[in-house]
Amino acid sequence: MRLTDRQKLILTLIIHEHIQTAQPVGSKMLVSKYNLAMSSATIRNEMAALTDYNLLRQPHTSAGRVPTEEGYRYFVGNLIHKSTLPTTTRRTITHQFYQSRQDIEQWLKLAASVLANQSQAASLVTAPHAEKAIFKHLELIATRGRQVLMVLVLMGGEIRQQFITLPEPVPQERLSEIATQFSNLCVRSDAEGISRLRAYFDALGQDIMDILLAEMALIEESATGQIYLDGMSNVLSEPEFAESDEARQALHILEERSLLENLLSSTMGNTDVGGIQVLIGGEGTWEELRQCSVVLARYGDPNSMTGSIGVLGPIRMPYDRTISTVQFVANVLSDLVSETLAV
Amino acid sequence: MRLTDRQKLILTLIIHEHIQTAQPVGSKMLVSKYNLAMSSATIRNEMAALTDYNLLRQPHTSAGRVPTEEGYRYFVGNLIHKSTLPTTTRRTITHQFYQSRQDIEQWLKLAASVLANQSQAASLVTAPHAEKAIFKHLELIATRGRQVLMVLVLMGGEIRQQFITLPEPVPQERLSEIATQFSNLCVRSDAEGISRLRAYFDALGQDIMDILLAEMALIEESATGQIYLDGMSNVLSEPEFAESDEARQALHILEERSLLENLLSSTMGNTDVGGIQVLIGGEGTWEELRQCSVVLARYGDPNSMTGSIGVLGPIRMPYDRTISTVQFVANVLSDLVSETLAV
DNA sequence: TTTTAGCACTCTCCTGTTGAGAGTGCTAAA
DNA sequence: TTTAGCACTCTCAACAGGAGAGTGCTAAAA
Repeated sequence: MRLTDRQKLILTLIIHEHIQTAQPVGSKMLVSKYNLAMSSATIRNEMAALTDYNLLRQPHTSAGRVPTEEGYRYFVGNLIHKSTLPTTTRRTITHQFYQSRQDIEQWLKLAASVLANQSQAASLVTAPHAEKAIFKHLELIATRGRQVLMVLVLMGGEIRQQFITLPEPVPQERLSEIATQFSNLCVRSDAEGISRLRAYFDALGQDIMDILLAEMALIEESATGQIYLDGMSNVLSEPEFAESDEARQALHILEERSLLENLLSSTMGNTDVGGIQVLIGGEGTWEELRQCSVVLARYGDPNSMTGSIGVLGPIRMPYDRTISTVQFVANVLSDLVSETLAV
Repeated sequence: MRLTDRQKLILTLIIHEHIQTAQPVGSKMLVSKYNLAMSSATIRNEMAALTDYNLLRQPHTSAGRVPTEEGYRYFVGNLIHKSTLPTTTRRTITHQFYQSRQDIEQWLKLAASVLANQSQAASLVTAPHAEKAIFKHLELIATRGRQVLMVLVLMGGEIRQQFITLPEPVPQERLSEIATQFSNLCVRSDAEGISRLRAYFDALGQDIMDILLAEMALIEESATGQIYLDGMSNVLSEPEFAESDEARQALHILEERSLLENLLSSTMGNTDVGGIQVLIGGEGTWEELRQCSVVLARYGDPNSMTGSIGVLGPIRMPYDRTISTVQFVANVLSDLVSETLAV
């Protein structure tokens, strides 16, 4: 499928127009609105060709044309011109980040909020986490009786907490001691060290050690933590989601964490930091996303920790702007993360 | 305003019927559906009276009656009979909680999920937190250069983390030492101890101490942390939210954290643990909630930590069932929290 | 005094019709 | 290859009519 320049122009204009109006766009209208140097009949012929290529589609016989998913895909793949965000916008965003408290959680929330506002769609942001969890610090804090709060600090400042129940009550001093031993060990985390430490402990200490190791193994393989969402109500304002059924589907995706994680992990696997993935209409795989497009990017430091950010909106989405926004926010986050968290 | 028994019955039936059908309910229909021992004309007379009392309302001249907010309020206040959840349901819920990992976060997520599923509406759950933050443990973990991760463990296992920047790099050993000193001090937290500790430190130590104290003060006054939401897409399935505008408003409330916190704090102030608050149609105060009702409860241990849970749904909500569900889940959470977290 | 049957009236909602408008495809001429 | 012209198609909004559901009122029955 090889398009002439004129066909490319017409496809671009139709997509442009449709994104703005959410209406099928007709030949006459296109000529008059854009002052094209050709007649509506010519446009019609080209439209017919583009329809044959499955890039456009008619809702019904006598309506204008609407881009197909294929059409959007061609547009995003071949016709989009990388636009950069206006300087003022960029400055505003950067400013917000550097003004917020120095706290990953704040940054992530802010990123979600900025994305949602800028794109007027739903946004999602996952916390950065390392490919492989590297433990840095362990704390054990007695709460009551045999209940102990285990706090694990991972490389990069990620924190995991978990209540564990010991076989018998243990005083805080003893817990602290065990935790310190463990922390030192973890940094090196060699098998030999573990057996040496085991020999050093008494029976109770060994029991605790086993519990800790089991919990840590569990934590190690656990996937992304929190996913920050924002702007979900934005999608409801789009006309294609006026039917509450469609809207519910879209929202459901965002609520069902397992689905989201699934989506993220299977998409982000082959994306590098700095790269952008655009899923249009679920790409045949994600039934629930048939009405939606997702623009995803990866941020962080590929050598230590990475996370994902993305925008979910209607297929009829201003891709150029959304892509540059997502890219920009990803860069800002990358900078912040690698500045602060690298060790 | 004093209702006769018959009026109470009719009001109850109308509310009951309207909750099921979402339609205005008429006199004839009521008689035939419930086999009432009176004629539709009698019902009509009573309906007219209830309409005078502003408990019912006609969408238009020749439609059936619909309960007003006032009507729902009267119903919830006077007519509702405390129903208990079916034993099987209760057992299922309890089972889920005791089967999940012993982790507050898991519990809260689960609570939100259970509430959303049981009530088929949106649910919200706040983490339990103490009236006054009591610090229990401080950890300082060097990340890079002057960046340090401060981890505060509050009474009850609440964890707050915050990056701070020190005037100069400090080795981990030194940080640990300071943290330990501070932890010991915090448990007692007397002013005299602070000045004694200050005298003990060198200039750098004093600087760090000031930063820590400032951050801790900030943390102390910060309100509720995370709010767990679930079931937001449920509200979209209600017919009153078919108009995406209404739906957006409702969702917006849930997204705008500050609004939610506002709502919770001003409502829960005068609610005891075990008590239930029902907000119907925003009660005149919350413009955005005009279409919604909220059932709120407080859980936890009034002497140490409390949190809130609630369900947000359409005004046309099965109050009896929702109330008993919220109450039950609040009790379960209270038990879990006080079992595990009290010190 | 309370309840009920009967009736006229009102309002919504569904259905069918009609005309305007927008857009198309095709054909023949430029 | 492009364009003007034309017949045709389809949607959409407006309107009218009729069925249905529900009401309020009145007068008779309990």
